[in-house]
Amino acid sequence: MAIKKPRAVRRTDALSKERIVEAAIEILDSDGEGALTFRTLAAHLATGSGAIYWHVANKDDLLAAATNDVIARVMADVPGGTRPREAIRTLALGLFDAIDAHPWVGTQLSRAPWLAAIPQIFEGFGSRLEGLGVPEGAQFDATSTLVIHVLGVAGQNAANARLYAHRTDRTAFLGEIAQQWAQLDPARYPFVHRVAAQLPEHDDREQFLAGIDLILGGIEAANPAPSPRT
Amino acid sequence: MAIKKPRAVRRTDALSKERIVEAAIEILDSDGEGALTFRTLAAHLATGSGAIYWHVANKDDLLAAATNDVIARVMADVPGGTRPREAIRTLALGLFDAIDAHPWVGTQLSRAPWLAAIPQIFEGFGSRLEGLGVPEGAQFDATSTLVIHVLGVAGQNAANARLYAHRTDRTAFLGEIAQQWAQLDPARYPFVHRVAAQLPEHDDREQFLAGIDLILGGIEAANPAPSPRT
DNA sequence: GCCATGGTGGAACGTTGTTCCATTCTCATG
DNA sequence: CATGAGAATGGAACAACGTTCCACCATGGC
Repeated sequence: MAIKKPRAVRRTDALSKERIVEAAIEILDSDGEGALTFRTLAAHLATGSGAIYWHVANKDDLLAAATNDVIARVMADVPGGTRPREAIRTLALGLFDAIDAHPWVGTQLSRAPWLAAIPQIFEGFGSRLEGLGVPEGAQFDATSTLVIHVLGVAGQNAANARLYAHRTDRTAFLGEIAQQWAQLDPARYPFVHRVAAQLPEHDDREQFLAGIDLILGGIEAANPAPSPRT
Repeated sequence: MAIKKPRAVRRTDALSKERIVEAAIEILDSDGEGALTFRTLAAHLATGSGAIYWHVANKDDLLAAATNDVIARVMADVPGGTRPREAIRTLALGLFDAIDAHPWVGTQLSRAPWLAAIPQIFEGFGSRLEGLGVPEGAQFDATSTLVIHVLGVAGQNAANARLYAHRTDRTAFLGEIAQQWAQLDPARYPFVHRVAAQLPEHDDREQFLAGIDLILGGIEAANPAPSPRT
């Protein structure tokens, strides 16, 4: 004879994919990617895991939705009217800052390549390349190189964030790495030795932008702009 | 009263970190990253998981060792004597091919930034930059851009491999993506529409190399080589 | 008033990384 | 040769996770 289980009162505020994604983003932002489980999420929403699965196919689906959310906000916020080269740099920095603020987005972007967020990023860079005078045949490679740079930095940033999640001091952390690099055989790793000293004090954001500028320089060098008077 | 458990005969061939890593690489290569668990590994080595933990700290440690193994082989195999620009392209292609052959290496590289493999890659690119006439102050940024490109493509490739692990036809798979892209609003995604057609037939390896060339072009444009006669 | 259907919550399952521990082997030392 | 300490082994057990399952509830159309 089954005992009637006392049921918790039904929630008044309806569950929805939006609310679930929102809660997931909160958890990811405040407690890190490791903290998001269907149990913590259910607790946060005061429900059970089964209810969540009614709105969301699985964890990948949830993470994809959360990532798209963040990226879509960035793409909407980036001002578009400026000159093409500036627009590309602004877009790149906007993406960097968003990923820096939400490291888990970096993990997602470098894990799920055909996310709905990707064409948005592609469009953002690619459409502005025309203004730089890049011929159509060269646009695909140029755009993909820019996108790869963003995704590459995103992945590395997220991995870093995972590593010094508990530490307070970023410089000290990089100092430890630099020390490891400095202990490698100087005969075989002369360059690494020279660079190790710059490691603790270098600025990820500036280095990211320097990369974007190098790529833009390469694009312009490969596709010399048509002179304005021809 | 504890029953004496009949013990399996002790292995004759000694376990060691090298043998464990070797077995892990075999599993990763033949059955994919998802197939490597401590249980499959133990079965493959005809032992228990506890024995493996005697030689290996945890799964991250194991994966790091396996990744370093593969990368060290690549770095050793790349011929070094050629002219700097060619040497950089050769090194980049060597890395690409290795990651293409072992997609799990891509996953690792984009997840664990301060892996022992990274300084090797840094050294490989950085040391050859000198020959291109890049001044010392610009070498860090230039090298990091090249490394990021490799790691970025590595991550995306690994993610792709994860996706069409079961499928046979790569072109058909990319065709599906292209179709999704083609269904986006043409007014908002004009560039993506144009590029979607090139997606199914494009060659990842060539596009990767095109990116390397763009970056190299940018490096050279930013640091004009000293004329041989001055 | 009823009942089909959309939605909920929590127990239960299978798999994973990791820990624990009783056991066995090796080998330096008496 | 005997012995004891430490290295090494193998498998049971644990906790946590993603996911599935199912008994239950609310509500709106008949």
